[in-house]
Amino acid sequence: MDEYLEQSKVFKALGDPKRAMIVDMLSCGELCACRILEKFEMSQSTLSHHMKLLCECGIVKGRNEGKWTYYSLDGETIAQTKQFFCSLTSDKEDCICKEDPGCRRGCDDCE
Amino acid sequence: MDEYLEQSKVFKALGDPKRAMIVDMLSCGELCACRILEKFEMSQSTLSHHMKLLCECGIVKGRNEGKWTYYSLDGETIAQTKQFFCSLTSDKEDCICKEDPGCRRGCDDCE
DNA sequence: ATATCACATTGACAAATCTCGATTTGAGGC
DNA sequence: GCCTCAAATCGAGATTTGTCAATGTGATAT
Repeated sequence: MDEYLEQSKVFKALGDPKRAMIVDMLSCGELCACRILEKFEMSQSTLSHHMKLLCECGIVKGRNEGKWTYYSLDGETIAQTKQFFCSLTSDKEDCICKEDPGCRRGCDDCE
Repeated sequence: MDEYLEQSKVFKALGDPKRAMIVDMLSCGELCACRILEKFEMSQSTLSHHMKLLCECGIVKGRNEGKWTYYSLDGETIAQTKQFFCSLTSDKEDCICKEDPGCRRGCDDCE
């Protein structure tokens, strides 16, 4: 069940509204940290922390150029996450609960 | 910027791997709490807490029948969340940063 | 009516998270 | 070299989260 841990990191990252906004900003193209910072009322260190989380889960990539760091979205992780979300929320043959047929019993059979 | 707060609650809920697994289980159909509990090594009160979070963000609905509670996914919230995710991660005309054309300036113009 | 079962709520605690100011690192420019 | 700027890292604080045992609640069974 390690895949859940890995994949849910992206959701955890997007679970903070400010980080969701940052991803929204980056969807139009690459931005350097200083530009993102201008848009938010937060300290530079706080933004750096958020960017680190976004990078660690894979949805954002950082690129250094001189003293600046440019951030952009990672299309592959995004596609993968969308796929994971769809898999989580749609019926499927290899659903967790189908490993055990008993899972689908009604509650009246509880013991 | 309140929409981000509201929508990111679903991501926050899915940000816990156990809750992601619960959603996965529910994707095959309605289940009562006792069935879900069987699948996890957690106390009943902990599961109840997770179910509450999942319901509060809207992705799961609860239905009482006698002494049992049946949980199922909410298709509308799921569709909406998928839409939100796509909107966050794809270029668009009404992106946050396009409200301010300066946002797209290069970093060399920083002051 | 009382005992039991399914689930929710409460209170408590440890661990994780968000935030900041201060410091460090690394790249340019003088 | 030394200074400045962009960004990362390092404490440290307050808040939130995940978890459990204990208790409460409401329905069913005896």
